[in-house]
Amino acid sequence: MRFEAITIKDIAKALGLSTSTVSRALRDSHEISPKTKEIVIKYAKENNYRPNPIALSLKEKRSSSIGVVVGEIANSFFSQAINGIESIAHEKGYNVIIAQNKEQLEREISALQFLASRSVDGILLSVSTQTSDFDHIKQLYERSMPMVCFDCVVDFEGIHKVIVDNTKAAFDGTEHLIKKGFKNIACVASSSNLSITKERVKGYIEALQKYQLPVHESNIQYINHGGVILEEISEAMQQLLSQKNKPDALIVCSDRVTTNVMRYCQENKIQIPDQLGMIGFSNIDLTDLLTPSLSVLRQPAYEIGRTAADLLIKMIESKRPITEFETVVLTSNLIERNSSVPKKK
Amino acid sequence: MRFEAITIKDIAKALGLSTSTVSRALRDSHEISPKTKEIVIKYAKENNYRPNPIALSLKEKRSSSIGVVVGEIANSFFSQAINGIESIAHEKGYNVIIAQNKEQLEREISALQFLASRSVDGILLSVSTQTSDFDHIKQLYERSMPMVCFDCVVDFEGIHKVIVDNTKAAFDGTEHLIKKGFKNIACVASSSNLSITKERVKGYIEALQKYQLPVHESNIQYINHGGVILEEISEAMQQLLSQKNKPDALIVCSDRVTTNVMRYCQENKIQIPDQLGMIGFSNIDLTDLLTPSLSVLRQPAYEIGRTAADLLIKMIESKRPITEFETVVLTSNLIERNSSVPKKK
DNA sequence: AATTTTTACGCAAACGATTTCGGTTTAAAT
DNA sequence: ATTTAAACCGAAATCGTTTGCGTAAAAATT
Repeated sequence: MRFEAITIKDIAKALGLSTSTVSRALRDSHEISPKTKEIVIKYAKENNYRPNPIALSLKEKRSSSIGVVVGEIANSFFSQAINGIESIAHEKGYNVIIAQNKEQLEREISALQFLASRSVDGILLSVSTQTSDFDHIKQLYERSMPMVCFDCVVDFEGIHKVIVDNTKAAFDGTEHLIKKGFKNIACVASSSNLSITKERVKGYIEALQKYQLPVHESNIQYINHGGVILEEISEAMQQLLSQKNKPDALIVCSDRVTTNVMRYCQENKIQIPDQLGMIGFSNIDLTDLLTPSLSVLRQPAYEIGRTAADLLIKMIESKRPITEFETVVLTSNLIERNSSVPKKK
Repeated sequence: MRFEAITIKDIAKALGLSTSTVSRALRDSHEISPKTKEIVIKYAKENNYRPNPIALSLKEKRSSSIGVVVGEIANSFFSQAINGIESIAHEKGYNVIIAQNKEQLEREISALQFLASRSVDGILLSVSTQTSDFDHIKQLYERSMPMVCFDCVVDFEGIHKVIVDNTKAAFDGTEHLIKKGFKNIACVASSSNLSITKERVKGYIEALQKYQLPVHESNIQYINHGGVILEEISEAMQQLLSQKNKPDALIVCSDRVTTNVMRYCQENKIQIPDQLGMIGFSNIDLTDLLTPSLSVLRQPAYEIGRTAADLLIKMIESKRPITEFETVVLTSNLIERNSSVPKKK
């Protein structure tokens, strides 16, 4: 690849033809004689000729690559989503360039700039938990960079979005706990400025209301700094459990928070599900093995990735400008296990 | 980005200058007067000019991107490694293009071809579990594509490699079990053709020998088809446990196999660690929460990624051809938890 | 005042491929 | 015998940028 890098010029020179003839022969143009074609193709094959994609990109003004911006690659949900993205991209001949925002606004801005300046043909984006101002995204988008948001989406219109029905998922999870006999259900959620947080908390509240259970503000805790630090979780949990009217169950509305809540419970010897019922959003592939096995709301991450990539590539390859914007809503999966089912009753 | 895409030509036309002057002004060349520079830079900034990286790539014959080929992105070890790769790449101004081999030789070949034909500046590769013939890699490499192997490496010389000391890791794990009082330790390993498998089994055997324990071939099981199918695991486990001289402990030498062995034990009500002590290679971030918490040999995936990326970029940017090839060996971490410590003794 | 040097800029080629526009044969049709 | 139409191929422009070389004007030196 590096040194050899045979070009059309080399072929032309070697065969005593012009570059245009060689190019046409390789593209099987009708205005090249079969004989010439044969010679050219044979020579090209023997010398392992491959067209330089960069030269093509320059000419065609497209790079056949798409950028993906996620919080962290090393996060089950995102790596599963990237898996889906890659599968579609691979199918359609695109490559995937990844960038992380590390859940920070500045990193998100620089990641987007980086991708845009690398001339990707489009961008798939899940905004960071710190992002509440969408100017940088709007700017890029208005300069007609094809974009599709997934999971953590922006709150303005006119852009394709792929999400899960967070409200329904949280509703289902809460309803599930109610049906299993829990009466006083608390909720631990992610950053309060995230749309997915708002939606999930909404679903939680709606379920309580449907079953005429009281909604206590003090039963809702927001984890605003990502939940990576165990302390943040401890504080929230202590807040919840120190109430006179202790909750008997918990719905955790964030992937990363869920496992740390589990850690907190284990450290503090809180019996699940007897002392505290539990269901949480999680995409980790090991929750079935926990004791008790964890009931989860699992997002179809792979499918989300595939859908988003598909929409994006359609957008990129569309002849006329897109005027209608889809919001694809996938449903998450309630996997009932032991953490939400009291043993003695 | 798409429509606007202001170029040097546009600036030149607008300002009544030549493209060369504009280019030089923007690169702060000494042969452009301060006045002209100022005008050009001001105009460029106002109109948000960004050099077209594709045009640059064509000219400079480099794309400032590196390719990564791994088995599956949605695998803790690999996503952590990619995280490390991305961190270095980002630092040095490269972007990361990912491709998966899905643990299949053909997919590996096509992934490499794809990346090479996309003219990445270099490739980071962890070969698939199915790969035992390295011709496709050699070919690419001999055409002087800079490459660094990590984790699952090729078995020929003359290429940078970043690995963990698998033999020592397995030795340590086995020794740990021995020291905890286990006498008859079995080993479940990945594909027998993988170098990491061979090394790990070697470490296992060496540890047994050091403590003068007998080595039974029947105590070593190879999982040759990836271990994704639970059946494959069941069969191996049954094979081990149906022996008259049942093993009392197990070292699992593959990330993906470990969790499935745990599943098997849970399903078959095998008490860990009392009936069967256990330690396994794993990079999943939840093994501490299992019951019993799982003792693991954890690979420094993030560091592996960083080291490999660093070596690759040094290789890419090196003026003279590389003649000395490093094999960086990192050490894996033995994390002692409950699965390898018998309760009653 | 004449010469040299410096400064500041433009022209054009190059990177690798495609494609438009012609041009020259040769064959077919009139 | 003349016109027409295929068939085949080449020159040159194009994409956006950099850079070697040339040159005019200005400045510095004699």
